[in-house]
Amino acid sequence: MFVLEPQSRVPIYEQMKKKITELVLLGVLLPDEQLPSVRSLARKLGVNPNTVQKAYQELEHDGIVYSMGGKGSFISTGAKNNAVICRQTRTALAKSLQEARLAGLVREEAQKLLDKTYM
Amino acid sequence: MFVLEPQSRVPIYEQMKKKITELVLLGVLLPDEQLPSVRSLARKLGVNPNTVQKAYQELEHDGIVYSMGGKGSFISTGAKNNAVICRQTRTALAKSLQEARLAGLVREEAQKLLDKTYM
DNA sequence: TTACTGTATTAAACATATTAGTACAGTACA
DNA sequence: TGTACTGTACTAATATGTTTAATACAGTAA
Repeated sequence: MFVLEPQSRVPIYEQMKKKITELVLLGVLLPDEQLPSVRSLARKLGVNPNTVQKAYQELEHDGIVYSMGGKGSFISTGAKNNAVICRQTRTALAKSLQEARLAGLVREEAQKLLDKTYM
Repeated sequence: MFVLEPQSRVPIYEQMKKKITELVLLGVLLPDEQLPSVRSLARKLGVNPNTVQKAYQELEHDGIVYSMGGKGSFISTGAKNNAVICRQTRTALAKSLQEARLAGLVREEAQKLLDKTYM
């Protein structure tokens, strides 16, 4: 499904949240599609079930995932056009642009990066 | 000089590195200007001297600061056009653009943010 | 000499993430 | 009904990294 970086400074559950979100945005995971169970994904990734549960719960809080006790966890209907994600990435981009400008990146360079991204 | 967020998840010494770097980029701290001593800054910010020392040492490693035993710590000559900072911010911007596009941000919106940044 | 400066080191305290183990209730299916 | 799944909850132990605390040493400057 995806790979983790255990030695990274970002927590495992955060990495999982990000990976799953990316799979949703890429259209790999579709609405109402069932995710691996907490225990099976934990076994597969070699982590503790509690860690997976934490990731799933936070994703549920963000509206990316919904869980049904006894049945499983699934991708939310509007996950791909999620308001939280949109706001977060937009804010992050604005901040990144500000920092880049502050660091001396000229407009032409920034424009080049944008063009390259949307080519 | 600047304010810290003790409850933040990013370490204090990382916050200090970022703040000092920003002051350099803004031209508030100039080349060869002396920084507060490890002990005085620690007292002022209410943190441990070791924490300040760690920040200074990493800034020295990145070429933003140079230290002279017994004299003090100072801003490096080429700190404002630092290669490390330039590379880091450029990479961060590229990544941020990719994520924003993946999250569904259309080119026009990204362009607006860029224009707003460089207006 | 005195009072600064940076640097180094060790140990303790603290916060957080992660693991381990257990338990309970709901669902699906034979 | 029984079995094996599912999510959820909880406590305790462990690991890791940050921060603090307390020293110590050497160089600088008045």
